[in-house]
Amino acid sequence: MEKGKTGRITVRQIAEEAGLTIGSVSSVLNNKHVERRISPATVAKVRETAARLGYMPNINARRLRSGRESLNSVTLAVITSFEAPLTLVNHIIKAIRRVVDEERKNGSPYQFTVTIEMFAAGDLASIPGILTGSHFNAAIITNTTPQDDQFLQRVQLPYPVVMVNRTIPGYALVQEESDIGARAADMLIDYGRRRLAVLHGQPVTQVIDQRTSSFMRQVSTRLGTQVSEIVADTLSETAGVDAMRKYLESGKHLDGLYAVTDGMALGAYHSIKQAGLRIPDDVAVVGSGDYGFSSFFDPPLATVGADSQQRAHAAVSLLMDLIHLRKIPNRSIISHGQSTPRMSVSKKPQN
Amino acid sequence: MEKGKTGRITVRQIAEEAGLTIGSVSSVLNNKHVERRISPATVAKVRETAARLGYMPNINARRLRSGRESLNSVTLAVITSFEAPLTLVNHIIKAIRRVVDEERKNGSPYQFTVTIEMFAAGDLASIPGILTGSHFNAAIITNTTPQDDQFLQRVQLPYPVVMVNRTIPGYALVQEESDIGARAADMLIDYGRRRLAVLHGQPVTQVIDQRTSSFMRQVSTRLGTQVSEIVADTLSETAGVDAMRKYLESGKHLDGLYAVTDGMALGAYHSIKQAGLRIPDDVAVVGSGDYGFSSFFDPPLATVGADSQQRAHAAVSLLMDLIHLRKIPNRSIISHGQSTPRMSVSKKPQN
DNA sequence: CGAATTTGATAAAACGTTTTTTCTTTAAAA
DNA sequence: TTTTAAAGAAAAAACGTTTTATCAAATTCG
Repeated sequence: MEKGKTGRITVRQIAEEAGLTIGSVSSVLNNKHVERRISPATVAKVRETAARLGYMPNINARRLRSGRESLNSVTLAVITSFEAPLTLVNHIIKAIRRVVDEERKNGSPYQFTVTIEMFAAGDLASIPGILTGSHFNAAIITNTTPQDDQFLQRVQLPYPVVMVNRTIPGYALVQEESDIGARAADMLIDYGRRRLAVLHGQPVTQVIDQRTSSFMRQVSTRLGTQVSEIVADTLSETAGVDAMRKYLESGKHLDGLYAVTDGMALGAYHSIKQAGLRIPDDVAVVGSGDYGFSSFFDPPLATVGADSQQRAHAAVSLLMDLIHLRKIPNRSIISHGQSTPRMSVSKKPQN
Repeated sequence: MEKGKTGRITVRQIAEEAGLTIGSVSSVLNNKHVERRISPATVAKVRETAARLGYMPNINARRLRSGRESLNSVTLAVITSFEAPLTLVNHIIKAIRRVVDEERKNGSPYQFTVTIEMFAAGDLASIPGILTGSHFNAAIITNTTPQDDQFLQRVQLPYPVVMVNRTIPGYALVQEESDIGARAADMLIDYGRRRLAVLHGQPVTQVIDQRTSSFMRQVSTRLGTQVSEIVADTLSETAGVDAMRKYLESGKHLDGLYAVTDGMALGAYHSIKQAGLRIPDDVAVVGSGDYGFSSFFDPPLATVGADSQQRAHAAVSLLMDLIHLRKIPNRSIISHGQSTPRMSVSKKPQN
């Protein structure tokens, strides 16, 4: 008995082994033997053979032939790097769920399944099926490095794709405004802060870079001073703690901090308090609205820009439009958001 | 132009419309036009036609034709519910990365890819390929509801599976100790707390249930008193805030709180402070160690049990053992952890 | 007993792709 | 000018099923 190239037993092999035809075997295996008038002896023989050989159906072939599920089943992939925090992905997933529920309520015949594909930063190309779409029908891509962006630009992915937070020619995108960093600077400066620092880290994605440099430019423009750049190993809370502690221990002063992610802001909080400094009296802190719960920090964190939740929802909606080939008003969405001055920022007390 | 019975555009229709053959169209659509020597004019025409007609490939046909993924590529699935927080999943992914790096360093010929499959709580059975393994080769399953557990027990999945935090006969598992809740109770009681409450929420997974009831039993045993049960809508930070606020506003008192997840603890912090109460002086709080950054809370959160990071690592290692058919000493790992009494718990001040 | 019907199985078509082989045309080399 | 090679596209096979049409033998019926 010979195995196919897949290594799996097929109906054909069962048929040969049992001395029958493929059709009969299939009928039995699908419990259609009554209406197809298969004799009890044959039924038994097929079942025995299938069990003995360890038959497991090829679901792809099955669905292809029946045309049933392949029609209305759409697999959505969220593609992100291992290194990045999962906060944005988390929001995207929640948004998918909301949008899909809505679709279903509106009578969409599609059934959606979600998978998250992860890659090592810079190695996006290694994701199985990324070039062909053999594993999913549509994708939301985020947290890429410049190297990945180059790859994406070189090829054109043959399925609907929405980029989040990165501009790549030829792809639909959802992006935050380019002046988020500047608005953080404005907030801090307007509250009388003068010695400013920015806290960021690896990997430097497009959006991290943009926030940082926009902040620095604005400070330079309005105050004419240099910003202290505090660079952490990663974008995690722990990295934020370490980088901030090192900075403060080195004796450098600051009265205003912009943390490019809320996770880093939380880390910075810890080190600032640990050093005996008060937030916001001694150091005002501004984050970027990517945690849903930054308003529960102590004190609640001021943020700039649209929250990720909103951006995630926009991305998923856009992807759905692409999948359904609806009239698409704009393949590029820039999500506008309010600045949210919470307790972590205040007028600098006079002393 | 005629549509097939599926209603979807096929390569054949694109070919007819563009006056080409199926093969050429396919080559272009798969970005193989260079090696297959398709002229730029043809490439352009195919792309234009495909875009205009709204082509979306049939994944099943693709996978059928291309055959199973190459033999040395192993796809690991992390299976979790939409409703659950992604903290544990986050840790599992990081652990996979660490373990896979190690495997590669030790000369493993396998190439691993990771996908996360998500399902609506109670609807685990709807995940594509869960019964056949047609989408992945091995899985770590977590955050299931009792209904899902029933399904898992009824069928036996035909690929290596590790359950995290739930016992299901026939499957390998990694679990926390069953007395985590009791240890939280001990910690609070030992610090002189007497009016205790537990904060939990939907969905009630095995582990949430176990923590809650173990806590309540221990309090009942040692103090002979009833525990107040504070039930939130979900397990999120926001739900924790709301449930806690409602509880405090109703005028009920407490001096010790066990929050079954760190996210809920963070939410509870907010409402407790908001109500003018101090942590730990007025209310001591204990969490469960599933956030990596709970030590950065203000005050740092005391936790009981092993941290999820450790448990995630154990799960991934066990899965690798199953995949490689290594000698497996124990298919059931119970991860032991320390109680970590941080600043959020203290002796109750006498007044 | 011959015709009609039932029974049980075979043969073949189709699902939508990808890939290999074959063929024609055009350009380059001798 | 003839031969050879390259380029580009067409044709066809295959992936593993399900389902429909077809066929032969066995049974029933008038």
